[in-house]
Amino acid sequence: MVTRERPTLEAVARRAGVSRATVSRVVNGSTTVAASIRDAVNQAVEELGYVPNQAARSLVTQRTESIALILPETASRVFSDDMFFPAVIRGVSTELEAADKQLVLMMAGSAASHDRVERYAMAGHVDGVMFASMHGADPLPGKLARLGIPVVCSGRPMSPAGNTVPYVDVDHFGGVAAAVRHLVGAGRRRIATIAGPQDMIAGVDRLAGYRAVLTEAGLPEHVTTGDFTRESGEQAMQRLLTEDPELDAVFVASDLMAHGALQALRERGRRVPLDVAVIGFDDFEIARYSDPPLTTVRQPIVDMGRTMAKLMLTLVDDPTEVAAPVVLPTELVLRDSA
Amino acid sequence: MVTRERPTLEAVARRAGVSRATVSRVVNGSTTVAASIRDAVNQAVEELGYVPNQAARSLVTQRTESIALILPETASRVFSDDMFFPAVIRGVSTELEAADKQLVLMMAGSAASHDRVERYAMAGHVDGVMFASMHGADPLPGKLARLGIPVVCSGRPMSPAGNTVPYVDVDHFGGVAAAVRHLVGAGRRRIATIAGPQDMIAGVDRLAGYRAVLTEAGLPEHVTTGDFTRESGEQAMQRLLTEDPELDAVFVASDLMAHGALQALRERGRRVPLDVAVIGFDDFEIARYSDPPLTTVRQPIVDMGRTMAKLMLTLVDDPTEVAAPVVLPTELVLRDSA
DNA sequence: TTGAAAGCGCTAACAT
DNA sequence: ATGTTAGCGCTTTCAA
Repeated sequence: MVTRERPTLEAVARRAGVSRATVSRVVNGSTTVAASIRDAVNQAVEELGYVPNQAARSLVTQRTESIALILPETASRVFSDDMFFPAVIRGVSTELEAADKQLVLMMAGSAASHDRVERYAMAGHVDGVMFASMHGADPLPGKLARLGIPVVCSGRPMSPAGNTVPYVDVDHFGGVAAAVRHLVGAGRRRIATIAGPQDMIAGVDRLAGYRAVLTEAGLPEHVTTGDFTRESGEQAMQRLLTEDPELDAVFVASDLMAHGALQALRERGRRVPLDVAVIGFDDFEIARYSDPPLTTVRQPIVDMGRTMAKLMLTLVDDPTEVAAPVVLPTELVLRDSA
Repeated sequence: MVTRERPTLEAVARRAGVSRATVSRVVNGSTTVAASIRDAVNQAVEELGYVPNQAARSLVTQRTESIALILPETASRVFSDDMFFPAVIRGVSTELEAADKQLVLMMAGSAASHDRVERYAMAGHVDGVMFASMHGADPLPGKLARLGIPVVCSGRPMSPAGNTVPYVDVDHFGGVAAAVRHLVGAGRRRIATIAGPQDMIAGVDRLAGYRAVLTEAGLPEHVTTGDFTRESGEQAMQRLLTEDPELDAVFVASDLMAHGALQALRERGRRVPLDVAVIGFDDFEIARYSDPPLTTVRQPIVDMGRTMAKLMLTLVDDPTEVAAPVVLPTELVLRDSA
């Protein structure tokens, strides 16, 4: 298995009896080339199996035709049973595929990998950077943006300087409010919540929705927190039941946590929804397959990914473009659990 | 937000009062640089926020420090509820991360994207290419290998020329054989199977394991096929029950299909394992959470990914290396369903 | 319409 | 130990 030399523009030019410039024009689809010459060049390209060297091309065009999606999470987390990441990636990759851009997926769950990602982006490896699942007030988006690299976030950034970076998010607050109002409307009076991590905007906004409605209804709050995993949901539910054995409803900030909560309720002998009503958030497949099927808040994550990618593509085309934030609607989906 | 010019080696050199070569040496950690000069250079790098241009670097080194993982599947499939892909990716990315290589994840579910991936690899965008979840006799691995690009496959290639490309796989046959023997040993006599797609080596090998044991035991075969999705498992189980209402066991070639099968069995009023024993394959989390928990064959997919990545790293370091195939062991995990 | 030539930013001989 | 220099393969003026 010898590393056969890959043919260069030069080789194609010689074979076709033209200059490098002409070959370059043909390869890049310039219209100002005579048909006969174009055919000759194409034939030489074919015969030699020529493929342009991307490094050389990027060096002069300053374009790589690829775009990064950065997930500040470990690979184990991204590829766990949390269907959030798959959905975002699916949306993003659909849109980039259509634009013939290469998606470069980067996990940055550790400080070291966070650095690597930063250098990677700054080294000009990609034409733009998208972020999803951000924690805390990550300075990286702002930093890259200030360097002139197009940046889009999915999820409203928590950083104070967040307003400098365009973002796409879903209406967490509205969705949760609808869910909790549903519980109130059904006569539930001891409504607890398992909130998401408070270093993420999704966790914060969903908790805010819960609080707003309970305040409005004059009902007491009962808050505990998980980290969006099934296990954390199960444990959180156990805590809630211990603290208030009489609770009659719980809004859980993710379907996966809700699944864990259902498990805990079952173990404690509570019937759902008879004794305790449960509402989740996400509308992932697990919501339909759980027992009982889960009433939940549908959020259009795939769409969010697509929208984010589209935004990115316009920014890459014209970096002076000023992109406004986009917020996508959410919707309560009624099933058996509440 | 202006595209601020990024500083070059030249700029750093001027600022530090040295030559470009010296800066290059410092940046690349050469030891033959005087400490005082090294410090001066590092300071200039710091002040200017210099980051090497990867395109320029690759152009001369012929290295990109990134490695592709190609999944000949649509993004929807890769990011569905099939935990195979996440597991592979997790293993691969763990290993590449440790080696400070960038993983470039590419989905190639359509003919068009398959082409794009081919061009991408041939354009020298990556130092090596790994394949997983291959269908049929894909010529791409062989083609890239012949061009001198390091290639490793996860899953024994089905192509006749497959022996030219190193691969890592798990012992499908052995695992399935253990599973079906368990059924036979438990007194089951009408043992059906829901096989995987027959254009994939995992589908073929697992079916072979089933057939071998039934032949050995002198029992009749009853085969139907799915595509590894839950839905296909559910439908396949319905077919089996219609064709043989008396069947008392079924080996299902994936946990996800087994989950669908359990659903179908429930709908048809069969008790598991009392009426029908079920064994799956994968040992994904769903096997523990299904009702009843699923006896299944554990395959070390994360390890397979890691092993594949390690192999790739040695090949990238020394392309003349001849890598032998690796086959990892599988293991029957007993739970309630059989 | 085509070709000649000047780089893009970097590394790696080779000189000193 | 440091500098000089010659490209890596490509695109893109500028001339012809």
